[in-house]
Amino acid sequence: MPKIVDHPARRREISAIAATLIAEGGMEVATIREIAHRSGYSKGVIEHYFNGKAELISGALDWVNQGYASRAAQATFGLSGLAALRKRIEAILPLNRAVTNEWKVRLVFWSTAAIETELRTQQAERFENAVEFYASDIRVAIEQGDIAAGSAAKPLAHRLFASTIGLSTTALYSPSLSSKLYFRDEIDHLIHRLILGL
Amino acid sequence: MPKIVDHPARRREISAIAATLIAEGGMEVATIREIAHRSGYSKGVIEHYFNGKAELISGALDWVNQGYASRAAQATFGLSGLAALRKRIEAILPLNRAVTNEWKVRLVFWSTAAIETELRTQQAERFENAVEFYASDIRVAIEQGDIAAGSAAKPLAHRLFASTIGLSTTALYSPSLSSKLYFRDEIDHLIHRLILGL
Amino acid sequence: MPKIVDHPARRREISAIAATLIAEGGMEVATIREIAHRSGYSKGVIEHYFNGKAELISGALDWVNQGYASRAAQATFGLSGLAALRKRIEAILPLNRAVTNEWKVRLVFWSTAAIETELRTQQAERFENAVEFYASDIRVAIEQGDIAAGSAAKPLAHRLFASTIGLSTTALYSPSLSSKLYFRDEIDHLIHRLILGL
Amino acid sequence: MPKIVDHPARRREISAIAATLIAEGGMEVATIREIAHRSGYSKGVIEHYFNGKAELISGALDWVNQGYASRAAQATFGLSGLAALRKRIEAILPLNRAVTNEWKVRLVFWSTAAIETELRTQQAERFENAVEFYASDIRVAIEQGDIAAGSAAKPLAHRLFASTIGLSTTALYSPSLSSKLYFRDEIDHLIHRLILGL
DNA sequence: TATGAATGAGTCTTCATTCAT
DNA sequence: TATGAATGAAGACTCATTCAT
Repeated sequence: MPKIVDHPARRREISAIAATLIAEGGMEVATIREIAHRSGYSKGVIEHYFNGKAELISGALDWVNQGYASRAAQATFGLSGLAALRKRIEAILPLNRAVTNEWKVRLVFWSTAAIETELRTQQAERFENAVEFYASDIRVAIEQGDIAAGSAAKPLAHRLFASTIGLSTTALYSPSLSSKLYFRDEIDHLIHRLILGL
Repeated sequence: MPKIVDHPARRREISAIAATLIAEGGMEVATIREIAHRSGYSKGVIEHYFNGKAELISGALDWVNQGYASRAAQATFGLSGLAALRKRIEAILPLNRAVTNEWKVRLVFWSTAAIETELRTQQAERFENAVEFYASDIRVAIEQGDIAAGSAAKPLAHRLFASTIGLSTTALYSPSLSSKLYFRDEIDHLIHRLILGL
Repeated sequence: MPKIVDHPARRREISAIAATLIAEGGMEVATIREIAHRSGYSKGVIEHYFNGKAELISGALDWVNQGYASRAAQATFGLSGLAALRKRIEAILPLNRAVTNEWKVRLVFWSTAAIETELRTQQAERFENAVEFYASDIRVAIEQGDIAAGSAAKPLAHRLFASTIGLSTTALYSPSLSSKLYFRDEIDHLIHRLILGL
Repeated sequence: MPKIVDHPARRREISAIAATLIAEGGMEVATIREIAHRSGYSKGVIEHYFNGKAELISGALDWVNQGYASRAAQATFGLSGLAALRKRIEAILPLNRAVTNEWKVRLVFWSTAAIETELRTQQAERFENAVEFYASDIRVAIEQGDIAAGSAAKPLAHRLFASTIGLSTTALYSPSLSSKLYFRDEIDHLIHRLILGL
């Protein structure tokens, strides 16, 4: 009888370690050997759960995005429209060390996805997905009359998303652009812009 | 007396090749061996002009940013205020293959800079530098009455910069977000927002 | 379960080959590649058993010293005092090709140990260790009345050790100083000196 | 008209720098590039005065031995027999940092000379040379009646030489074996042994 | 399922040496 | 004589991956 193992849980566990390592030292540090060492499993086990390095990195990104997704879901629970949107934005901006690490992993992944065609498509879908979450909140806000009537939800969502990325990216390098105060002002501004339908 | 060589020119030449390789295949492809091969020089020569790999990658980024800088300088020649700003934005967005490649190099560099403290600081300075260019254009535009009086230039510049990054980054992965039409609309929108002082 | 390997035995096996190569051609020849080639293992295996070159060289020296130690232990088995001492000296002097090779390895190691602080301390301990073996034999000989009463064992051991090193070192370069006859005379002389307590 | 250069002086100058580098960091550090850098000359100049690396290392050893030779000559000036011998011994033992460095260079050279046949012969000659200096002092001492009549000078010289090497070599690694006090005692002892004709 | 031994390609880097100027 | 540009071999080392157990 084979040992019973929670396969998906193992994957998540290993993915989390991979993500941490990437955030700490980039791809150079996230070697299979190191992941094995940190996880306490053997090298063979890692390869058993992930079909090669690429899948492992992909897993790390999924774990990171999953983290954001559940955080956003929890924060927006019971909310809708502008209120939900604000929470959603707060959930993605690197307001603390943990989220900053998420962004580091994203950046590492993006830099390789920008080059490999296959990953590029996947990434585009991920973006579209995230934008759609914004868009649906915006649509509700429009219905609720919180956003200027006649506004197109999708373009607004895209712009919001772009600002979000820009804000997060620059924050990674400059302390002054990653203070909670700065982020609060910018979030206020983003919401304000939405209200104006811009 | 030794052979006379234009040292800086050599560096630029090699940097350009490194940048191209990074844009084509990421860091994995941009090995010293490959750079040597593409450039027609021997491996030793590369190390003769660059003190190790890190400096070489740094050189590639400098070359890329230099390319943008001179392109922007040329495009904004004789212009000021909003007109200059529009050209400056056009110069940074990945409207064509060449600029798209620039962005790929940036992304690769950012992903490692996010992890290494020393590079992080350098990157923050580069950002600040770029923002300041926007800010000075904005200041002129405010003086000229093109932007809502009483607007603070620096925050506007920062937001513009963030949007610029977000727009460019997402464009790398999705064709629909990298069409000239889309970019034109977004540029118009960015300018419009500035005019409103938002 | 993985293939079962006698780890220490492998280390010894590889160390022996490294030592042989060093004796044959110095550090220049004792490259990891060559060691791998001679051993029949792949380069990776070498690194699997040794954490870098330094450890490998260290292993080679250990193997050499181990060889002397067991040779001396065997030769002095059942003996004590002056009789043991004579055997011990015979075991260290380069009376044959094999021991000459041991000395070549020692010399190579000493030349690097003279420069690196950490190795220097290790080497001092090794010396002290070897001297102590002499000293304990000498103490017994004094008790047995074979060595002039009132002699201090440690200084005698140190002098004996120094002579041993000098004899062996010079022998490496000159055939006339490495003949068995010459060595026999010198050993006799060393013992004679000890008996006189000098 | 070619520039007038004191060829031998240049060689000595460069040899001295090479020797210093070897003493500081071993052969690994004594690269032609580094020697060029330290000397202020270009790489080409080094190769101009020395026909390859081997000759350069040889030059460093010569410079070191030359230093000892002139130091000994100066110290023994006007002396003969046992008195001269004492000074000669004092001149070779690593009583200070400078002489310790000399020994480091010797050790580095010996370790390579032990392997290469050609160098081995050269080294044997150097040894023989040094021994002969001792021997001639000893002969005078015998004539003067300071050393037991009927003693054979050459064997005594050889033993003295061996002790000298052993003392110096061990001193490189252990502070307790390189104190001035220890050396003085050992020198006294060596002289004492000679007087007894041992 | 799990282990870790083994592989060998590939990385950056350093170096002595040659040579055009 | 002198410079330093250029070469190319060789070094240590790391890594993803395969596979026998």
